[in-house]
Amino acid sequence: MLAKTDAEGVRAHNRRVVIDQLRRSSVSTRRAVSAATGLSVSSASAITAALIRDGVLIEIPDDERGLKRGRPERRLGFEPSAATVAAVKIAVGEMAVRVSDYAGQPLAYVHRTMTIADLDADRMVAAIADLVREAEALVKRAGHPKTERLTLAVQGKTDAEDGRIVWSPAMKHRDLVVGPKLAQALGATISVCNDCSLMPEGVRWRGGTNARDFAFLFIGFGVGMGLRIGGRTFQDGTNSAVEFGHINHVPGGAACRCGNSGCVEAYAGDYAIWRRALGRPASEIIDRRISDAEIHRLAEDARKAPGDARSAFEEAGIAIGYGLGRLFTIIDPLPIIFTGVGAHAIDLMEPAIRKGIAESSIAEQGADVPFSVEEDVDALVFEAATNHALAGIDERFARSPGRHAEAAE
Amino acid sequence: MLAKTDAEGVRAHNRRVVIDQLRRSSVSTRRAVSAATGLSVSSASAITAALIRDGVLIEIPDDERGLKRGRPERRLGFEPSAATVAAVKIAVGEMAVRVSDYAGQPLAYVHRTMTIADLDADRMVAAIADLVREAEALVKRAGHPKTERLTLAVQGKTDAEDGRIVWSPAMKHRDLVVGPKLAQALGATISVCNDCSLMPEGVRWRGGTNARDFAFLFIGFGVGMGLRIGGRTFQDGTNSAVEFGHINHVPGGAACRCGNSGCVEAYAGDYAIWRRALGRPASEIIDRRISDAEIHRLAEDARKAPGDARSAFEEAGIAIGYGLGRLFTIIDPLPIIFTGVGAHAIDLMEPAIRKGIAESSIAEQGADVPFSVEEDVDALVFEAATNHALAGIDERFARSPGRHAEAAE
DNA sequence: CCATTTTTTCCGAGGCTTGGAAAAAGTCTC
DNA sequence: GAGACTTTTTCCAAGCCTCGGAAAAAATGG
Repeated sequence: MLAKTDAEGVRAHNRRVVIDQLRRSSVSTRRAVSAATGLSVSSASAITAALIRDGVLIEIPDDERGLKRGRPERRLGFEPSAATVAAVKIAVGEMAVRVSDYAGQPLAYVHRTMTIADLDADRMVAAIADLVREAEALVKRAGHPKTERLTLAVQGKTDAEDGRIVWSPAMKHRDLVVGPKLAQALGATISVCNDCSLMPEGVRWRGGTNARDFAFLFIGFGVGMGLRIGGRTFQDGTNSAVEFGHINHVPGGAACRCGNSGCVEAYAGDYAIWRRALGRPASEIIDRRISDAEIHRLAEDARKAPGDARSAFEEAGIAIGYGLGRLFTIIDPLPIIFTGVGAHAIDLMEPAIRKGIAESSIAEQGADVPFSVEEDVDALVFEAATNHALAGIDERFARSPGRHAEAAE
Repeated sequence: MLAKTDAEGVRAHNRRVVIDQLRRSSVSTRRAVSAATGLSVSSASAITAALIRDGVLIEIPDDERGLKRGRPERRLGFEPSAATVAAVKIAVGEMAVRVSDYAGQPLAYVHRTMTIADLDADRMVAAIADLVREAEALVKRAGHPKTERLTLAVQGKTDAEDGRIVWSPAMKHRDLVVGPKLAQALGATISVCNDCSLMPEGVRWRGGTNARDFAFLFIGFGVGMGLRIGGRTFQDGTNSAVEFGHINHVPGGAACRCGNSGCVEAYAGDYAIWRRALGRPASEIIDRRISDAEIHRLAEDARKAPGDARSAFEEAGIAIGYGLGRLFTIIDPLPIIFTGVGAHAIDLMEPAIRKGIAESSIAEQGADVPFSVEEDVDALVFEAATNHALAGIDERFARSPGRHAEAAE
């Protein structure tokens, strides 16, 4: 059902447009905003004026005076203290938080190595709240407000609506409902998201990646995917992650850590590559964590000479290729950005991946999609979770009363 | 990039809202429109008045006078002669068109049995144009305008942007660009769509199917899918069809008509069921068209006693189940509506389908999604293509000048 | 010190929605 | 059959928001 709109809707929408534009080019002038958005200069001025009055934007004093003639432009930017957001990342054996101001600048970072596999919902909430409070304590002095939104990025399947971690390879317990309790403990709005699904948000306002459609493909502890289709992050906000690693590759195939068999991950996850390279049986379930160093070493071996190590990467590539080929049968082929430790061995896998796509898609479609690599997956996830939280704040400010209600005070 | 909006945008949007509401409950009053849309009675009245002036809506004389007190309501409906649309369906050995008025009522139907496999782009355009003109001739007397939009539903892969049939099992030639030439020949806007992708449009304004997410799964000559996700038809308007039938099931498996091997269709398409039931080798490529009667007969055999026929349907079910399981690993599980000749044998396949889903998805997720059957697939496709074309007209009317420009004349 | 240039603000006009009043067009009751 | 009552629809002034153009502001150049 379509919803009606009115003058208020127009204002909210155009505030959104202005805020969105400023996110893209973080410092801008009223005139530039007008040009970029299509709004008249008058409107751009009126809207930014209201946003400044609302404490959302500030005028940034121009440090280096330009040599230009004419009235000097007043540069606009986000008021850093307008809100505080937190990005929490939970992975096997570790938990970390990055607290950022409304301009997106990191204010504090706290990382903790800890056993999280045994935590139940209550202790998980306590641990996260503790971590966030520690980071907030570092921020307090700078006069920033309390954290208003927190985005939790976890491996595994999540349910955004309930704030639930359905299952995660990092935890023994299932169906951990952490959202509501964490919200109460911290007085913040909580989003529980799959880390890979979130990745496209990491480049949301980044100038470079302007492609409307692309996918992040994470290869590491597991194999995950984040999709951007039609300029929006796919299924963001629903309970669904694109569980690329668990698309079935071969019926009744190698043992996967998820309990099933034949998943892509059971061939392309770090443990699967390790298992194959060491000649272990495909039915063996690998419980231990494979370090990045071990994978790097296997990759070196594979580059030196043919053998089990090289075969391991090739078979991983085939599995990924078939997964992509199957995906490309459902959605149009799109560029792939590899990340995670496996991305560093992309040279070993690329031919097999392209071969796998060619064999499993219609008329070899998608076998020639561009590949690229995003090196720092940790930074990407923090960036993504932060952007996700900031987007929520932006939306609140876009809808907030503005000039009229202000005048009524 | 978000686009700004203004008063004109508000008007267009609210016109859209009103038109959309009327599509849902095809006869309504100004008051009912107001209640359903959230617009004030004044606005609903003003907007409908403008739409009546623009020739989009009409007041329908109330035949049976209600027994109610008060000023009698004036019922609103679409002006049938506001526009004419055509839905063309091309399948193996046949071509049919249904011309409808703006209220969605069919005005003419022309069906032709003909060889289309050999047609090149020019002859295809000529054949379609001829068919549509024949149907238009039947309509002319009734005083309806020329066909303004035409939606072409074909089996196979299409490219909506170029108006191209990339490939179709019904045709020998590839890359038939028919859109532009057909547009010129008929003076209409042409959309070239995959028939299955279009299916969810068939229930677009149907009250019953209010589920935001569901999938049509066609089993017949081929195996195809139409997805509705988040209340919108998936990838409608791009060149992508959800080629469910060509998701790889088993690497190096049975021969598929698409030239690849191991596709779902190579197990679940009518020719694959026939091939397996008759004990033919899986590598044999079946060129002939299997009639619905033959499939019905095989289904009867399968119901009577175990044997090749029963195994054929079971193996088809497994392939479909694995395809769905793989799909449900990428998107959330959703209800499935089966259609096509295979839907009549759903009783033979359902257990295998659910087993296949359970084996190929994480934690058996989606193995319990509701199944249902849509009997008349032809009617569904015509309805879908008609609705698709009507939606285009609706959009034009929503954007059209309205009262102000009208006054300027 | 004044002309020029560029950015920003101010102001009236126009369009759209809204709530309330008025009009319209029936049924019901006496 | 006339007036009361009820319900739908239309009319109107008010409020917002955007827009275009004029005016103001704040610098540089000569």
